[in-house]
Amino acid sequence: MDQQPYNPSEIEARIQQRWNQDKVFVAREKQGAEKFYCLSMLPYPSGALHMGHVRNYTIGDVISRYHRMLGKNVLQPMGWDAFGLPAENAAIKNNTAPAKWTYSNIEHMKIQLKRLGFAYDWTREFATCQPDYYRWEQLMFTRLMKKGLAYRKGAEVNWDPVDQTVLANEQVVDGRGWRSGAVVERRSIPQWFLKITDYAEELLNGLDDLDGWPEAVKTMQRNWIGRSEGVEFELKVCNEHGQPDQRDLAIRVFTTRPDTGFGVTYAVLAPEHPLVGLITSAAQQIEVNEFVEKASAETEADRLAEGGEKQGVFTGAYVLNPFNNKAVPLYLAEYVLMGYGTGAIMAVPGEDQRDWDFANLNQLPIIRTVQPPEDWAGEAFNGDGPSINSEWLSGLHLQDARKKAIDWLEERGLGERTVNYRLRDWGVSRQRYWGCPIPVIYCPACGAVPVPEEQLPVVLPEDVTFMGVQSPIKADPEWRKTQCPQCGANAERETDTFDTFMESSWYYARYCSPGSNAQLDERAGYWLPVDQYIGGIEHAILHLMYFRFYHKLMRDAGIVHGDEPATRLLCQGMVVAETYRQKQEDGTTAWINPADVDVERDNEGKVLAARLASSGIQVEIGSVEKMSKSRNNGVDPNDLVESYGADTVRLFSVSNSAPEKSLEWSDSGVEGAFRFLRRLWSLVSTHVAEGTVAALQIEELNKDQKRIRCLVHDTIAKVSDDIAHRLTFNTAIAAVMELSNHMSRYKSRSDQDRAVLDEGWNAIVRLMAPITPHICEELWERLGHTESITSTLWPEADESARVKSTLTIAVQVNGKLRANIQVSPGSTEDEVRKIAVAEINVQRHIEGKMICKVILVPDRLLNIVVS
RNA sequence: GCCGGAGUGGCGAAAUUGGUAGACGCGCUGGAUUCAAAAUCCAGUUUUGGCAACAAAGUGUCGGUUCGAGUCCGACCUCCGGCACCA
Repeated sequence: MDQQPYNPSEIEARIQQRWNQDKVFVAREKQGAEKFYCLSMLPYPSGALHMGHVRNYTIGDVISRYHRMLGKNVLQPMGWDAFGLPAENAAIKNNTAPAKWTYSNIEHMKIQLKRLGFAYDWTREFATCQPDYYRWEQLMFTRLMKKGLAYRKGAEVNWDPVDQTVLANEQVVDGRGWRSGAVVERRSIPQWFLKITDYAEELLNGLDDLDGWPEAVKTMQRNWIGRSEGVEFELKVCNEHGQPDQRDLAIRVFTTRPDTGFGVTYAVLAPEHPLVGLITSAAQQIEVNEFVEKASAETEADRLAEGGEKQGVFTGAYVLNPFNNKAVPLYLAEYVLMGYGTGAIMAVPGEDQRDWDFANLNQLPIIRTVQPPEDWAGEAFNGDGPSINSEWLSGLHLQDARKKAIDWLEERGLGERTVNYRLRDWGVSRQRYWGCPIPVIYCPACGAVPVPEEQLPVVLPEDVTFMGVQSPIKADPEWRKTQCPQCGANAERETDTFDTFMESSWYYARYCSPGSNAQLDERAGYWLPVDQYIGGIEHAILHLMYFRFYHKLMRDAGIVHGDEPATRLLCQGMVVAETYRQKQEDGTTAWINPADVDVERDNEGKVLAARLASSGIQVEIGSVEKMSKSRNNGVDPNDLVESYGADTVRLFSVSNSAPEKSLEWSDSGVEGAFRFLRRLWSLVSTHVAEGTVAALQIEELNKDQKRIRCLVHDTIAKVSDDIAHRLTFNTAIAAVMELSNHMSRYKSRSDQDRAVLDEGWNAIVRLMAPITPHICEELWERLGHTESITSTLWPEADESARVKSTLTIAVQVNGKLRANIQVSPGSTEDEVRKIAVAEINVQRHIEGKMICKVILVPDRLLNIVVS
């Protein structure tokens, strides 16, 4: 049979051009049609597409194209998260302007995206570094200033004393600046904050209704917000005999466990606490200063980690425990953070493990105030039990004791009930150039004044040269010069820029109002909320929290409706790959790209060794890690599209594991995907070449024909469920492969055989169309359809074809499989039992024993329990 | 350290609500085809014992609940993601 071979590059170029010409994926607001807004997280234009992008965008495209085939009005946009640190680093390294570098990366990556055939509406594309985009976020910010939701306060940064610049956490390696190598200092400078804490309660409660979000993400967000109910009260500073401090000093503490108040044996201040200087005794001064200095050099994560060792120092001061009026020593410790609660705690080592560890390290007394269970082998006990050693609280259980303790403090005016959150306000100032300028003017007379709306946007100059590492707008004395909008006096612009999370917090809405001369217009009302959002699990907390917060800010500004930006969320796993390394003569490790390595196996398929393809020299096999430059284990999607075509790359990206799990790269896996497409191509072509197909006569089908037709419709049902509800494209593809294997083995070719097979191939081509759209478009046409597969409807399973006359069910004796038997669907326990005990192998295991129980799982399994 | 997740054949994995563990793919072995190779097609492939029928074991470790546990509960081990200035 003379057939054209599968030639993806020819097919894909031709089909993509046709989609493009026909403007197939340009979305319009159509009243009446059910809308579906499918959004993948926008990429940072780092230079080239990597496999993580390909995986993310393939998943989004499969979902988009599937919903399109359900007849919905689908929007799938794409854009660029264009501000950020790497552009500045590239600028410093290569002496190019960040804007130029960014735009050229965008141009390159856009070509790569287009070659993968994603169904994007490119007419809505934008880059977040365009003044047309960021002007709206400046406007929003000035309005938040007026509402009191944006405010300025001192906050710490990493200061590189050599480069005279602020470093991102990522740029601090082992406490040193990554470029200068200088020991990094912590410095407090004034910065802008958004009051996300005002929305803490709503952000928390809103999670309960986000049924379409993964539980893991919701749990992480709940814990991040960290709501706790408790009481805030004062500990009066005193000397060791309990005599009050003459200055009447007191520290405020927050606790969720006031019921343990009689167990307080010391108290702790955060090293940055403002009262440290006032409270420290002369004798402890030197030690305390040293400790504060050391603590301030460390980041928070370091302080909390540090091998679990609870570092601290005595201040020389004491505080009065209001519960029993006893003086307890006051310490500084790294495990107490200024940013959480009041920056000070009462310590109850008997009921808190961190306090327990600290007490032991510093030889402080421990008093249990909750009776642990008898077999208690732990150290601190934070569970429920009767209070002990607690005067008027003794005998009460946790809830009652807590309430009584709070009432007691409130009645005496010593403290009050408080709800505390771990969540902190969002610091949006960055001391960097390549970001959205913060629209504020500082006037010597009027203070911080928002830039008036008619003067927006404050445009970031793009044609700049980097002198060293300094931000060009900070280095330029002219750029900042301006007049105060209120009094007209000479004033200066803010030279800090926004955190880039600011841009990625509202881009989803802007896609819905392209070209609008307002931030958003009524078209956003049509498309929002996002019906399916897709992105990496690494964004579970920060981005996705800011994204929800910003939506609520826009809602309160009256420009969007609804409380949440996205109803369904899918977090895909990472793309990982084998690593290979080689020790160099100078002792360093060279990482070898998997593409340059041949793997040697024994005749059972076990890996024996890996060798360089070029020289045959053996290399060490490393662990499987996230694809990265540093491990040189990345693969270039471009090369793959070149050799196999976009459909193969797309197929592999979703076929080898469930989307939320990590995807391990394998060359032979890609080969396998390609092989399947080639087989599909040849099977469908052969079927078409066999000539015209007779009409299907469902009533006339023989047993074998019915069996195939049943498989076809089972597969349609399975694939529909997998794509629509479970988002498990891997199992959907496996089901299609299974069906195609069965169909290819079906050899007889009567009129009705061919009619059944024709129905099958028509189903398979549509089921695969969201995943491998180019080959399916081509095969669809060859199957005789004139309409594009992009406007064809998804196949529906014919339930009558799925009815089976007999089922295979398992027979167990004492939970162990002993036979498989054929029964008719819906058989009763007696009917199944009769067939089961007739089986020789079943008889062997029940012979001479008493049947004490029989359990039937209808149409699945029968378990006979004997003794 | 805290929060979240994962651990299943030689490998990537599947098992949807507690009901036949290993679908599908890769690799490997044998065969067909070929002058030969590639490609393709067919068969086999968890481990152990057995010619086989079949039996026993088996889902990171230890223990528990249940007629029945990869799935639920308790303790632990290892790996991965996040921890507020990478995005």
